[in-house]
Amino acid sequence: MTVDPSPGIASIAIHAKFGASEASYLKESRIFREGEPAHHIYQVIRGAVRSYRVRSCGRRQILAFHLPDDIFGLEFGPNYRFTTDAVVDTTVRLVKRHSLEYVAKTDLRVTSDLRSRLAKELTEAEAHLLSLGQRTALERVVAFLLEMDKRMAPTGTIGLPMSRRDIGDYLGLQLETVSRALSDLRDQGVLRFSETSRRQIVLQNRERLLELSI
Amino acid sequence: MTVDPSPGIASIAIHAKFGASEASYLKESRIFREGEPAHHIYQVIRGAVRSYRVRSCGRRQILAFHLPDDIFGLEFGPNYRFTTDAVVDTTVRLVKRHSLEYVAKTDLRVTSDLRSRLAKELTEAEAHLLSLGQRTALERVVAFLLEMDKRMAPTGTIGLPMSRRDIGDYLGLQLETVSRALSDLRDQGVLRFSETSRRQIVLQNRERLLELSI
DNA sequence: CGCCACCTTGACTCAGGTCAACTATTGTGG
DNA sequence: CCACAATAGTTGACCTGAGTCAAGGTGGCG
Repeated sequence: MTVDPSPGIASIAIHAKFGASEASYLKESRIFREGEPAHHIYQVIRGAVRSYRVRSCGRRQILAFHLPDDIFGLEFGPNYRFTTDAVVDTTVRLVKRHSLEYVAKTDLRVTSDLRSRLAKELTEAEAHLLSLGQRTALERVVAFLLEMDKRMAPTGTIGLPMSRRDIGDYLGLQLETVSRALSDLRDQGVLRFSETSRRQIVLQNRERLLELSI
Repeated sequence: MTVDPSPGIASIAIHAKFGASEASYLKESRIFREGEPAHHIYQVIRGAVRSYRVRSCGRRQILAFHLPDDIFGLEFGPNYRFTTDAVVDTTVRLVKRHSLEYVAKTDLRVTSDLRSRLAKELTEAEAHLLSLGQRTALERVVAFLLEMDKRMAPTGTIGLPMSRRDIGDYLGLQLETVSRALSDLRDQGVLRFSETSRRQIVLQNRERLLELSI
C-alpha cells in the first residue's frame, strides 16, 4: 500500500478555508479525551502530539505520535477513540468535522483522500502490532528510531520530542528498558547523544541500525 | 465506533451476482500470499482462515482469524498485505475486486459499507495492539477467549478451530504459555475442556473470566 | 492397532520488570 | 543570575513472567 500523503494534505489545506482555525496547546496539555464527540479534525503545524488509551490498571498504551503535517482525530464513528495531548508546546490547525464531511460529499478527491488516510492508519497500526508481537526490546527501540528518523527532517540527528516514558508506553516497554537499549546502542557505536540534550540522537552507523531492525 | 456488519454482508451478498463464485480449501492450505496482486475479495462461508506475516527470523504474527461471514482480502493498495490460509477445511465466496469496485462507483451504500469495514479492521487492529502492548499472558488468553466467544454462536462452548500454536502466534506468546494459561483457568474452575476435544472449551464462570480481562 | 501431530507439564534460563540510588537537566523564585 | 527544587534519565541489583528444552500423555487417522 503506497499512499502519497502530499495531495491529501494539500486538499485538506485548500478546503480548510471552509472553517479552519488554529489553536495552540502547552506541553502536556489535553487536546481531547477518548469518548468525547468527535467535532474536529486536527493537523499538527508545530510540535508533537500523542494518542493513547489508559487501561483500568493504570497502564498507558500510546497508539501513535503525530508530528508536523500529520492528521489526527479523524473518526468515522461519533466519538474520539483515543485521548490526545500535546507532548511539547504545539500548534494545530483544526477543521469542523461536518464542514469537512460537507466538502467530501461534493469533492471526490477529498473523499478518496480520507479513505487513503484511514488505510494509512491501518497500515501503521499493523506495523506497530508486528513490533509488539514479535520484537525484543532492543529491536523495538531500533525500529522506533528508524521510524522517527524517516518521519523527521533527514539531518542525521533525531530530535525526539518525547520522554523515555512516552517511548516505553508506545513500545510496550518500561522507561528503564528504553534507556538501557539506547545506552546499549551508544556503547555499540550506533548512535551518540548530542551535547545539549539526551533527546537529540545522532545516528553514527545507520547500516548497523538497519541490520538490527531485521 | 459502532459498525453494524449486517447491511454490509447483505450488500456484498446482493452484488455478488455480478461475479461471485465459491471455492473450498483444505485444512492448512494457502489462499493467497502477501504481496500478490489483490484480485479478489473473500467471505468465509464455512471454516476458519488466518491472516499473518512471517518475520525474516521465522517468527509468525497472526493478525486476524476470519470466521463465517467475515470478509478478508479487502485491499486499497494493489497487493495483499498478508498471507492467508485455511485453518480447517474452509469454503469461501469470492468476488472479483474490479467488479466490486465497479458496483461501488454507482452504489453509495456499497462505498460506505467498504469504508465501514476498513474502519472496523482498524478498530480491531487497535484492540489487538492494546492487548500485545499491555497485557500479561493470562490476560491475553482471557481476552482471546472472550473475543472468540463473542464472535461464535453463544452456546457457552467455544469450539476453537485453531491450534495452541496459532493462538500463540496471534497473541505474541509461545504455545506452551497458551497451554499453561488454559490449564490455569481450568484449575481455577473458570472453564473446562470438553470430553471430545481439548479445542472445545466450556465456559463455567464467565463473570470471573470478565474480571480477569480487566 | 500403532503412528503422528497436538497438547500438557516440569525444570531451568533469561529478557525485561521492579526497586533503588545516583546524575543531569530544567524550571522557579528570591 | 544563582540556589534550589523538581523532573528526566541512567545505571545497578535483584526478581519474575514467559521462553526454552525436554519428557510424557492423548486423540485422530491411516
